[in-house]
Amino acid sequence: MTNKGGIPASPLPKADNVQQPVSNSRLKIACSNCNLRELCLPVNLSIGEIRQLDAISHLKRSYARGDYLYRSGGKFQSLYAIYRGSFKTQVLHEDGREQVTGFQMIGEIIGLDAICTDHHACDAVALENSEVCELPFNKLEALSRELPSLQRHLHKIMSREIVRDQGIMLLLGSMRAEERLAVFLLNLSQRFAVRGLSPTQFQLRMSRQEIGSYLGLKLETVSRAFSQFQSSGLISVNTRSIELIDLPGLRAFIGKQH
Amino acid sequence: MTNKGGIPASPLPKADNVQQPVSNSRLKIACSNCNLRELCLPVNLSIGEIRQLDAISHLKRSYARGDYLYRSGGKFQSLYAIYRGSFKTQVLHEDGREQVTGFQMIGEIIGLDAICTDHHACDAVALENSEVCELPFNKLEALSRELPSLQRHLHKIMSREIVRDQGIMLLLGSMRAEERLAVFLLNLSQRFAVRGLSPTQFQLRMSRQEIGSYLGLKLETVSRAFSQFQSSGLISVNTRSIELIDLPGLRAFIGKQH
DNA sequence: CAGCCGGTTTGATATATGTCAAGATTCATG
DNA sequence: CATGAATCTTGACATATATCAAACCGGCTG
Repeated sequence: MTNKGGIPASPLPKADNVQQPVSNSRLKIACSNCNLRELCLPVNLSIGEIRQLDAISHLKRSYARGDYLYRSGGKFQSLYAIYRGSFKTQVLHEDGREQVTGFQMIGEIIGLDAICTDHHACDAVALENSEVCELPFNKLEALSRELPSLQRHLHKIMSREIVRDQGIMLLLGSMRAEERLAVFLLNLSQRFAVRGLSPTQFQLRMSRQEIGSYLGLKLETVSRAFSQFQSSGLISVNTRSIELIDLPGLRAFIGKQH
Repeated sequence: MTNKGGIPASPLPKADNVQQPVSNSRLKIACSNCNLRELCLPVNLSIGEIRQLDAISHLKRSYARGDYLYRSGGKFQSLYAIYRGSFKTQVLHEDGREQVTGFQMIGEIIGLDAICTDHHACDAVALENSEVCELPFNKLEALSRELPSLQRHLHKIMSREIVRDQGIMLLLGSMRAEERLAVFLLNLSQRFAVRGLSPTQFQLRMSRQEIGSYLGLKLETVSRAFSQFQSSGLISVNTRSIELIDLPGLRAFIGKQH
């Protein structure tokens, strides 16, 4: 599957990208320390190297629903690995417009936008009670000078974010409302699947308004698209409870003329 | 000026970000070798370090208008610094849809999208006769392990791309057609200005169709927006010759309700 | 120089999505 | 459990942009 849905690149690597010098299970244990799943799991790191990585990661911090992990303009110190819960990132325009630029879930890295200016370029807000693992960027850079595979992995994370954003540009620039929602749902589904959660039944953590902002639509349009999918038998929706009934149908829906 | 126009971050650094251990002019001379302006100019590199950087960069290659620098799916080897001319990058969807994701000009780095999968995620096509300087990524990574300021700079380039893409998401998700074109023109203007070219008079290198693809609009809509700006006295346009007559007016236009 | 061809402009009309508004449902809180 | 405040759904209507079509323009080629 190559970039099927416009928001293609799951932020987690495919299984076949994973090459491990030590057994998977031991890696998992080593990582479970601070759940640097995304950061360390797919990398060619020895256990000792993973310990080094864990050593630089600060303690977890908790955020309640609605709390800011960071704010636009704030000084950049660290990246954050989401350990539990989920966040949204949003950019604000001085005229009041705001745009949700992404929804991040467990195992994903947040804060890459701040590296270029040393100040955050967007807000990150918890969508539910969440915990993150702080990764001081200076230490991460220093360690990645020592560990080439960590260096490469950091580059891949940043590159993947670029590819993800380009997929959203394609979505926003050339898809119709219902296609956008289908892409969004399929992307969530895939990300849940990678985490061992159900790819067909899940709870949305974000409002219609937030989905709309992300997809470049008004909340009413999002609501109508949900209803439309439901009456087509593609999904079942009850407010924020979603069941994807016909995954192939949803996939086929994307790109069809109407 | 903080992210004024939605496509905010010029890919070139602001003057006040530039910190040099050696004189500007000497740096320029060192860099002019392969014109790694974007890559080395703003970095705390000594002349010797810049020589190291130049040493890993391959010879320039030329591309005629319409030539592909790389194609989606192609194996990733190198980043490319644009030495002369300009390129567009575009992502393709299997249903035939395509979306221009960016226009790159002299001094900008292209190819970051390919790091995450080792294969290019988009096409890069020359908009005019152009030359690039090839930067083998393995060597770049190796050198950046030796030179922390090069490492940081590489991270900043990638982060800047992420911020740029988020600005385009804001544009595509929440701006009207004429606002999008205004942002586009102001972004070009700023990038020309940084390069010492006129910020008010320039030639477009791309068609209405390509601008439309980039801005999520049809070519007719782009054409109408140009005409509208012209009759408002904001710009003067003659096919691809552009004069920005009222820069403040163009800036003020963004975000206004109609 | 003529004629073609891709690109551009402009007009008339269609349509997808936005806007406004009213109810319905869910959620938080006392 | 009751109440009010968000959030969500649905309808009627407005509008920005797409679509279709024709004319125009400029550059190239024979």
